[in-house]
Order: sequence, then C-alpha cells, then structure tokens
Amino acid sequence: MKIGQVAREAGVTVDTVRFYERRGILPAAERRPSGYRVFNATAVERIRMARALQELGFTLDEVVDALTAHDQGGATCDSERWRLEAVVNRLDAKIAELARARHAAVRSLQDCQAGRCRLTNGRF
Amino acid sequence: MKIGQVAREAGVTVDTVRFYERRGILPAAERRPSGYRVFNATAVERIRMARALQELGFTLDEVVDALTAHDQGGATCDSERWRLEAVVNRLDAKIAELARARHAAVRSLQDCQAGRCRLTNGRF
DNA sequence: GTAGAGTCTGGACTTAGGTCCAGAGTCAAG
DNA sequence: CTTGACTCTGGACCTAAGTCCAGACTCTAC
Repeated sequence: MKIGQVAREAGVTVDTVRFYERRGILPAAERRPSGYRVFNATAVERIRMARALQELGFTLDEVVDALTAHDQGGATCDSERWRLEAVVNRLDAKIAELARARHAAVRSLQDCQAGRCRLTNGRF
Repeated sequence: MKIGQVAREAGVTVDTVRFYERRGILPAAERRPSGYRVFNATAVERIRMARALQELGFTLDEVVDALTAHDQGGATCDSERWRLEAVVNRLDAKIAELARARHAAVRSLQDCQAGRCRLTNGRF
C-alpha cells in the first residue's frame, strides 16, 4: 500500500500522512528500494484513531502520548480517564472564555439597539 | 509623552504599541528630531478602545475597521450593530464547535467510567 | 518505451497577535 | 559629563497543525 491509498482511505492528504510520521503518530514507514513508503491497513486505522482523538479536542502531542501508551500496553482505563479529563477541562476553560466575550458583545449589542452604541458615542 | 509611558498607561508593552502603529490601529506617531515617537493622551485612549474591542471578540482587522469608521464619522449605530452581530455569530460558531468536542469527550469519559474505554480497548 | 500519475526530500509558508533581539543612538538626573 | 534607563529599526521567532512547492525520481498501463 502506497501513501496515496493510505491517505484516501484515512480521509487525509498525503502531506498529512508524512506529517504524522514526522510527528511520531505513525511509526517510520518501511521503504521500497526506490524510497517509496510501504504501509499496511494498521496505518489507516492509526490515522483514524488520531483523527478521532483530535475531534475530541486532543492536541497532536496528546494524541502521540495516548497512542504511545496504548502501544506499550500502558493505557489503562485510569490513564485514559486522566487524559480525557485534561481535555474536558481545557475545553471548559476555552468555552468559558468565549462565553464571557459573547456576553460582553451581546451587552454592547443591546446598548446599540437602545441607541446607545459604545463606539459610536465614544464611550470607552 | 514617550512610548513607554503610553504603554504603561494603556496596560500594554511598548512592542505592542509599535505593533498597533504598524497595523494601523494607531496613526503613525509624530517624531522628535531624534526619531523618538511623540504621543498624546488620545493614543492611550485609542489603545484602550482597541483592547476593549478585542475583549469582545473583534479581530485586529475588525478593530481597525471599526476605529477607522469611527474616525471618519461613518460609524452609525447600524454599522456598529452589524459589526457586533458578526462577532457574536463567530463566537457562537466557535462555542458550538468546542461544545460538540466537549460532549464527545464527556461521552468517552463516561464509557471510561463504565470500564469501556475506547482507546484502551482499541475501539476506534 | 513512453506518458501520465504518483512519490520523494527539505524547506518555506500559512493564521493571529504579538514577543524578542542586537546594535545603535538618545534622554535625563546628578 | 557620565551613567543608566529608554528608544530606535528590521527582522526573526513563537504556537498549532498542517499545506504547498520545486525538482527529481518511480511506477503502471498501454
């Protein structure tokens, strides 16, 4: 299996596959004598896992950690819970931050609708 | 007033003041013969406005637009409402995206607590 | 054997909003 | 008049997760 097919099956670009290899998400691929990378189906599976974790909010570094722990049999339910909790906490913090901004923006918008725009009236 | 004092009064770094000048948030400052920038209190005020808008979720480009419109007297309540609505919509989209990730992560966490970790059990 | 598609490498580029640096010059207090 | 704090410029660097590129090479089907 060449890189193009892996990319198609995993739903990413060939650039991303090479990038994942460099970042340690995929092991360094075997090579043909020509230098072409050779993959098997587990590579596709691994990319899909990585994408799934990223969609949960994992950073690439966290994905690497999680997959490495998994590979080495060191991924217990406990350690996985830890990782997930860290991600949820980060998401909560970011959501709270955006929600604060949103509330402030909506307040300004209400002022605006009441004819008391902040910027227009120089009230800063 | 030199740049350091402006920065202190506005609560930013001198680097940021220079950056804001380059980005068009501040007009190009007057200069002493030595090349030192000369500011007056309106520069501090302008930086404070910019920071306030950024805290509402405005990008720097949007801050520039808003301040420019304000300068030219083209900032009506209508145009300000428009800008604010765009910001709120963007915040909503981003919050929704993070909330989706959060829900998925929490679901995984619940599986974990029920002893059915996804990654640990290779279910991807 | 040739055309066209695929792959290789290394490095530059992207977004956003700054931050940091060196090396040179300037200002103000004592 | 010296000293220490300040300012100047231009450009490099930061994060994150890729994306894009040129120029060279390889593979496959016909």
